[in-house]
Amino acid sequence: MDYNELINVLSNKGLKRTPQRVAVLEALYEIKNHPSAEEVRQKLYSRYPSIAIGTIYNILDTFCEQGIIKKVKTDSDFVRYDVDMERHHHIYCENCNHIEDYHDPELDELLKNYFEKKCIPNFQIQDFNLQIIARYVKHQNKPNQNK
Amino acid sequence: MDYNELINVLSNKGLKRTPQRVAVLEALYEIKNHPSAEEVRQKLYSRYPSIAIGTIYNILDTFCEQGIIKKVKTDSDFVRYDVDMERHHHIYCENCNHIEDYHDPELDELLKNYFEKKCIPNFQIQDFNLQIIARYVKHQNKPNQNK
DNA sequence: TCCTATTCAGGAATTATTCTTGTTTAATTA
DNA sequence: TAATTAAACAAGAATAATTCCTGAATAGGA
Repeated sequence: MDYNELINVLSNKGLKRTPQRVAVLEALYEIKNHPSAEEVRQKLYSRYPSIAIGTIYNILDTFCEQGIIKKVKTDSDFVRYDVDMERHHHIYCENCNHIEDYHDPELDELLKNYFEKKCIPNFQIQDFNLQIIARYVKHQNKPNQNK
Repeated sequence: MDYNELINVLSNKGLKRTPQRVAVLEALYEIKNHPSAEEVRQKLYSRYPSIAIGTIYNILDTFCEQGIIKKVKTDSDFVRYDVDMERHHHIYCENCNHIEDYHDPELDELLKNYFEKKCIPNFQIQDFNLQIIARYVKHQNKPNQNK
């Protein structure tokens, strides 16, 4: 994603184009794996060593409010963020703290249809999102079923 | 859940029957709504004003390790716990921070079958759980569709 | 270019959680 | 029942993520 695209994201949401915001946004698009605020700061460090961690939190909050990014729910004691705003689900790796995106329109359709039939009393469903807890398994070069 | 049942839960897991553990466990069963450590402390306060918050954290950790309770993933900056160990899902209320349990064996079956057919490369699925983001809607006495 | 609301930097404050240390206690065994 | 000991607890200090505060800088509009 180049500079023009980045500043378009900001201006589309009516946000001032500050160097800090552009840098944070760029870092978010570069880091694929659901970074924390601290990981964003580290990614930024070479380009932008002076940015304050409080500023990063402010910017991430602003981005969340404007629907540019989302918080990812985890068990851990810090917040992680996701730039992928398409509907998708997450695979939580049991062994490590990796969170992998899982896009599956067929599943989305299945769930949508299911909940259209089956209403939940007192609740209007806005969205859903499946957490898949899984174990990462390294495959051989030839795709077969063993560990 | 009476005292004997509570101490059975502990002894089944090989945990010492301390007054603190019994009290925390009782509080967890009384509080239905996915409490934080602090909420457990408040619930306990009348019966057990001297219990240390660190002790509550220790006990909750131990209970998690032993599979008596589970952590609940949220966006917020503190951990919540769940005593319901049956497979179930969570409805996250958009308006407030309420989390409602959602049991639905039919859905579980649907998901199980879906992922049996559709494998995810490099991952062995251990478990899944659906987060339903919803808006709470107060119904009239007669159940109809309006807000 | 000037003006002003917004944003930022730096650091202090807050809050949830963990750690440490000395004391107490539950459960086991004599 | 009493003695023993590993486990658990209380109290408070320490840590770490996040928020708040204040004065300075700046983006974008006039």
